Order: sequence, then structure tokens, then C-alpha cells
Amino acid sequence: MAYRSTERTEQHRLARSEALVAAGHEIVAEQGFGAATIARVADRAGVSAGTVYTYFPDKTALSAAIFDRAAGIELDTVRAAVGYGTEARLATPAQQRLDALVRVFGARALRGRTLASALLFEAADVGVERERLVFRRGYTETVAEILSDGVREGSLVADRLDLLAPAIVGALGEAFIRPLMPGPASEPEAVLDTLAAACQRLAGFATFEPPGAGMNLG
Amino acid sequence: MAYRSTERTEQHRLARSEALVAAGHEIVAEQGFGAATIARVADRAGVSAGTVYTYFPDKTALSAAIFDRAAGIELDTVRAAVGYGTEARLATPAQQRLDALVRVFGARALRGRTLASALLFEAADVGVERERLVFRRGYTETVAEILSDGVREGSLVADRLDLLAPAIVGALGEAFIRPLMPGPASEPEAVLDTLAAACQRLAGFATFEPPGAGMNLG
Amino acid sequence: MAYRSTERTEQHRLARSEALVAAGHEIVAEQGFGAATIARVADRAGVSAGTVYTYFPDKTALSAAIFDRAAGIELDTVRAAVGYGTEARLATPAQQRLDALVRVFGARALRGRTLASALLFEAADVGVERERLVFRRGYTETVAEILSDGVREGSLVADRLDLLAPAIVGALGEAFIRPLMPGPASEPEAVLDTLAAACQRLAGFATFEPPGAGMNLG
Amino acid sequence: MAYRSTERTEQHRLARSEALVAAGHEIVAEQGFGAATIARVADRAGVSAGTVYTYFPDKTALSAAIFDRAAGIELDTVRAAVGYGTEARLATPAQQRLDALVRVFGARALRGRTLASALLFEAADVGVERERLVFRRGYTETVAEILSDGVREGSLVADRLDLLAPAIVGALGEAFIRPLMPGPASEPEAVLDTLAAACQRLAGFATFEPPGAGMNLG
DNA sequence: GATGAATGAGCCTTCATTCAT
DNA sequence: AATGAATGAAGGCTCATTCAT
Repeated sequence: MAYRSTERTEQHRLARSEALVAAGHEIVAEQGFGAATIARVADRAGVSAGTVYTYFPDKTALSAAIFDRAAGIELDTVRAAVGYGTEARLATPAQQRLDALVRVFGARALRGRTLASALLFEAADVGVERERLVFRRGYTETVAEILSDGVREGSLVADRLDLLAPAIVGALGEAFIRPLMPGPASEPEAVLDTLAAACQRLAGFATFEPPGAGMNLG
Repeated sequence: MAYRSTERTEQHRLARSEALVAAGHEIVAEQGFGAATIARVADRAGVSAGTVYTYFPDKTALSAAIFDRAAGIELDTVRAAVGYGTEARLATPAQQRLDALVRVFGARALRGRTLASALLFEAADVGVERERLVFRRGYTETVAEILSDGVREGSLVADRLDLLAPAIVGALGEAFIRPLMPGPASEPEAVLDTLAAACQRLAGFATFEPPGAGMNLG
Repeated sequence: MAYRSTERTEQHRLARSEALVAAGHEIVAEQGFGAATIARVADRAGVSAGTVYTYFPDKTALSAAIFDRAAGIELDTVRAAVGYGTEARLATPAQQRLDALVRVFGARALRGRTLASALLFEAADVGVERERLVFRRGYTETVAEILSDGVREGSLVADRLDLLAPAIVGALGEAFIRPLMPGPASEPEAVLDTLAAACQRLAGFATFEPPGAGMNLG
Repeated sequence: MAYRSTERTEQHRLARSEALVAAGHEIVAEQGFGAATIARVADRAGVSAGTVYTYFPDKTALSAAIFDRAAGIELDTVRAAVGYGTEARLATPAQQRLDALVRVFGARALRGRTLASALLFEAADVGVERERLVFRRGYTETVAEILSDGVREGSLVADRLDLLAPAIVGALGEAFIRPLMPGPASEPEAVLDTLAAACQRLAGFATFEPPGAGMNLG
């Protein structure tokens, strides 16, 4: 009766909720989590501040949702690029997949530094910190899969993947995202090349000639 | 007389300023930059909030000064451990010095996570971000010196030290300070060993047997 | 047909309205008027917040209706216990009826403190305050009837029943409902006995031996 | 140096704090605790809202202070009227002192109903509720002292003073403060007379001829 | 120079009420 | 008649900054 809801309505709810998260995503990408106040997010979504509370119980939940969306997109892109979790991935040598991972991650990070920094480093809500853990674990698992594939295929000798994988994730985050040294900015290409090679060494692969993009680089 | 007076005054100014920065350092080490409000710093220094503005034009400047002090101490300790900038450093192989750097840095970071996290990651004032750049450059230069010493002594083949050095710094920061994966926490010793080895590889050194503490570890 | 429809509609209206008030009653009994927000009441009644405004012009009116219902039930129970307004009441001595009133009131209040407190004391809407007046008048009239019956039967000498009756009501409310003095809590039985006796004196009856429950205690 | 504080300053602090509490007192007396918001109190004290937090840690503390002041004045007045805690009190018969208590309490309550109601009944902050307990205990102790003096002097036979005393306090509060029955308002004098007599009976004193004011009635 | 009280903008959150559907 | 999303005015609280003394 009236409203014929649960279809149109539910869709609307999702759209609104999505709009709020999208607005938050934009703000975080531009200015970091510190700028993502309830009022600002609501305003950018074209909605009043009170309305936010129809969709999220509190700021922590909104922040977490924003983080989830932003980080999820990043992680999915990287995973797609290396065939994470697929059978098909084994058709490509592990070393080449690590190379792809570094390049996809790096290219995106260099393009959107504020966002990358917010996702990886910015101190924020408890909600964000909780999600961050999940997100980092996701990256670490992705790297770990590649490394253990490498071990299995014989191209890599390594123990303590539990320490090596996060170290690689860390090196990536740090090297790509942190504002690099002032002075003549290196061209992105050179940065990518060097760090891809460094990660190969870090992982323990033998020297590697980058193959040109053989996979989807997102 | 006038001069004298000015001198005394100047000394007093310095002492006060120093007391404020020291108080801030303590607070940041205990609770991060988020807790270092003007009122709290002034209070811990035994001074009124208004007085802070006699010594620093605004909060940004105070935060920057606090950062400088805290980060400076860390950097100096690491540099002392590897003989940065001294003639004497050349008596020790580069690879061994890199090992020392990793271990000193890591040991301090693991001991004082809040401070380390604040210095490396915590979102903060513009002032802090600016200083952070300087600080990271300091580390990078320290690593770079070791690497180029290695090249000179023939133990290392590497170009693009400008990219390699920050990658090493980044890997260190990330791997030591971020909350590691949930699950069984590795013992600090194992962490240090593994990361030291990984950094050797990252740098491009051949495999290395850690030598027992041959240098001052601060 | 038209009439029928109207009747059905009217019945429906009443049912809805009643459901809202009942929901409010529950909430007030559990958590007081402060918890009886429009949204909460509507939700518990299985109705949307907007719908409330179809039945009540504003929150004040809803609160008043809730109060009316809750207080009405209490008052009716007490009145039934003392035969208020019936011919039959005169078969029981006034003093014994006052005893019954005190015990019924007290027992219910001790059992449901939150509700009792909400009805008697909780600061609330203008609407509630207005109804509270009616409610208290109801109690006062009940006591007054007993007292004047007592005068008529010769067991009591009193003028100014208009002042005596509310004083008795007040003593009841206060003594039973307010958190009693800290320290060893008296057992409910003792409290009931003592206050029943005190009310006898307050009313002006001679000493009275409580008779065992001679009336319906609801 | 500068400010020569701790004398002038401390005095000023006290004055301001006092001004805030006084402003709160006024508001509560006029409109109850519900109206005593931080902003409103600050405004009436001629101060900004933020300033309140210089003097009170949070709203609970401010409310408690307001309550303390208002209730303290009332209690002190009543106690002075009955010689509470003094040796001199024993010169006056207990029954007469109870009479004085009722009249002083009642007269003040009838003069300032909103305040009395706020102090005795209004649901409010945790801070207020906590203080209210103390305040009620104060009244109860005052009544209890009179009653036990009466027992000692032989004019009264009573056990369970622990229940009788609060019942008297309750009766007073209720009968004087609650809006009495609508209709022709009784003259205050008659109300006082009747309730004073009722309280004598409630306490268990024999009939008593009111003596004309023999004590300070505040 | 030092003080520290005062300020006021800004943050998160709640809730009675309205209105297009 | 019913819906329930949206509103916007409060409310409590924090903190960098100013200024009379």
C-alpha cells in the first residue's frame, strides 16, 4: 500500500547510500580522511547532514564504508591484473606476475597520491583502521600467492613468506606513495622500472627482464 | 650590559622554546600528534597556552619543531650507528653497515611504536608533513651513502640509487611499524633477521651472514 | 455501504491509535518518557513515523495519550480495589479501604518503579504535565471519597479533606517510589506495613490492626 | 610576574564560576533543569558557551553545581529554622520544631514552585540525580533528628524512624509542591495549617496547638 | 614578556516534523 | 491513508587563537 516500496525504495536507498560513499570517496581522494566530515560529505552528496544518519549509524560507519569502497577498487584492480585466485594465473610465471603487480599498483598510486596516502597511511577513525587491516591483508595475501606460486614452480627459494610478503607491500606503499625526494621528479616510467626490479630482488627472484605488458594493467 | 642582558634573554628564550618542544616530544611519543594540542603541550611545559605564541607563530610551527626534534634524535642515532659522514665509516664494509642500519632502526621502532608511527605515518599538520619530507630525505641520504660506498668498494652493482634508497627506507618503515598481520606475532629477533636479509637483497648485495654486533647500536 | 465503510474505517483508526499508545506505554514502562520518541513508538507499533501524525497532531498529544492510558490503568486498579464510586463500598469500613488503597498502590509501584516514576515525577512534555494533573486529581478524589465515607460513618474526624487527600497521595508517591535512603534496603512487606500505618495516622484514624486482605488487591 | 595572579585571578575565577551557577539557578527557578542548557546558562551569565568549559568539565558538573547551590540554600534555611545540629535546639519541644520545619519548607515551596519542583522531582542529569540523593538525605536527617529528639523527650512513640522520616519528607514535597487541585486555590495560610497538623499526626505526635512563630522562619 | 580567560567556529549526533509518492 | 526519507534546529563538546592585564 502506498509507496509500493521495497523495490523502488530499496533501489533509492542504495543509490543514496552509494552517493554518500561516492561523495566521501571524492573528498578523501582530494583531501584525505581528515576532510571527510559528515557535513562535507552530506553537502557534496546534495543532502543534509541529518540524512547521513539514515544511512549510517555514525561517522565511524560512514568512514569505514568510504574506505571499503576506495580500497576495494584498488585491491580488485591489482588482483585482476595478476589473476589472483584464478586457475589461469598459473599460465604466467610468478615473477612476471609480481612485475605486473608492482606496475599496476605503482601506476595507480602515482596517479592518485592523496588517495593512496589516505588509504595506506592516514591516521583516522577506528572504523578506518579496522578496515585498513583487512585491506592490507588483502594485498599481502595477493603477494603471498604469487610468491608461493613461485616457490612451487621452482623460480623462487624463500621461507618466511609471512614476513617477506608484508615487506614487499610496505616497500611498494612507501616507495610509490610517499612524496619522493624533492628536486627533479623522475619520470614515472623510470620509477616503475627501478622499483619493479627492486621488488624482484626483494622477493628473491633472479634478475628479470621486464616483458612488456603481457597482462591487463587496469 | 645591554648585550649581556640580550644574551641572557636569548638564552632564556631558547630554554623556554626547548622546554615546549621537549614537552611536545613526550606527548607525541606517548600518544601521537593527535594529542599534542597547544594547551596540553603548554601545560606539560609548565607554561600558559598564550605563551606558546611568543615562541611559535602558530600551531603548525610548534608541531614542526616537535617533529624536528623527535625525528632528529632518531636520525642521529641511526647515523651514528653507521658512521654517516665520517671518514671512519670506510673501515666497515657497506653491507655490514646496511645491516647495522636496519637493526638499529628496527630495534628503536619496535621499542617505541607510537613515536615511530607518529613520525612516519600519522596524518598531521602541514608543518609536520613538510618536516617529514626532510626527515625522510635524511634517512634516504644515509642509505644512499652506504650504497654508494658499496658501489665504490665493489660489493654492489646498482644504478638509480635515488630510487633504491627510498625504497629501502620505505620497506623498513612499513615492515617494522605497521601492525603486522594478525595471528602469531613473530619474535622481534626473527623480524630483524628476516628484514635485514631482505634489505640486503633489495639493495643488491650478495647473501650476507650477519656478523654479530660489530658497531654501536645506539 | 458508505456508513459501513466509515464504521470500519473508524474502527481501524481506533485500533491503530490504540496500538500506538500501547507501544508508547510499553516503552515508558521500560525506560520512561525520555525514551518515548516518535520514531521509537511508531517502530514498536509497526508503523512509520509519519503515520503517527495522522492520529496525533504532535508529540505532545501522543505523550498525553500514552500518559492517559498508563495512568488510567493504575488508577482503575486502585479504584477497583477500594470500590470507588460503587454502592458496595460502604459495606467495608473506610479505614480498611484506605489500608487497601495504600497496599495496592504501593505493591504496584514497587513492582514497576520505572513506570511509577515516569507517571509521578518524570519531567516531560507540557501534554504530560497537563494529564498528570488529571491523574493526581483522580487519586485525590479516590482518597477523598474514602475519607468522607469515614467521616460519615463516624470513624474519622476531619475537615479540609481537600488538603488532606493530596497530602496522603503525596506521601504515598514519595515514600514508595523515590529511591529510599542508601543502606540496608527494607523488605517490601515492612515498607507496606509501616506506610499503611502512617497513612492511617495521617488521615486521622485511630490505631488500626490490618485485617489481612479483605478486598481485591488487583 | 605579570597578572600577579592567584589573588585577583582566583577571586575572578570564583566570581565567574559563581556567576555561571547563579545564572543557572535563575533559569532552573524559572523553567526547570530542562531549560538549563550550556548555551543558555552561558548566555545569561554574559559569557560564551566555550567559557563554561573553563569552569566545569562537562554539563553534568555544571548541573550538579547548580543543584547544589539551589538545594543547599533551601536546606540550610530549613535547618536554621529548627536548630538542626545545635545544642540550643533542645530548648524547643520537638513537636514545635516539626511544625516550624513544615511551615518554613512549605512557605518557601509555595513561593517558588518551579524551583521546588525542579529540586525535588524533575528528571535530569546523572549529576543532578546524584546530588538529589544527598539533598533528600539532608532533609530526612533533619526530620529524623527532630523525631528522635521527640522520642527522647517522651512526646513521641515511634519505631522505624528510617521509614517515617522519608515519608514525612515525601508528604511535604508532594503536598506543597505539586500543583494542587485546580479550582479555588486555598490561601497559603490554610494550607500550611492543615499540613502542619497532618504531619504532626503522621509523625505520631498527639494533637498540637500551633504556637505562633516562636522561631526564625527564614 | 607572560598570563590564562575568553572566544567562536566547527565537529558529531538526535529528533520532531514535513511532504512527495 | 500510509510511507519513510529528508530536513534543520538544537545540544554538548574541543581547541587554535586573541587580548587586556
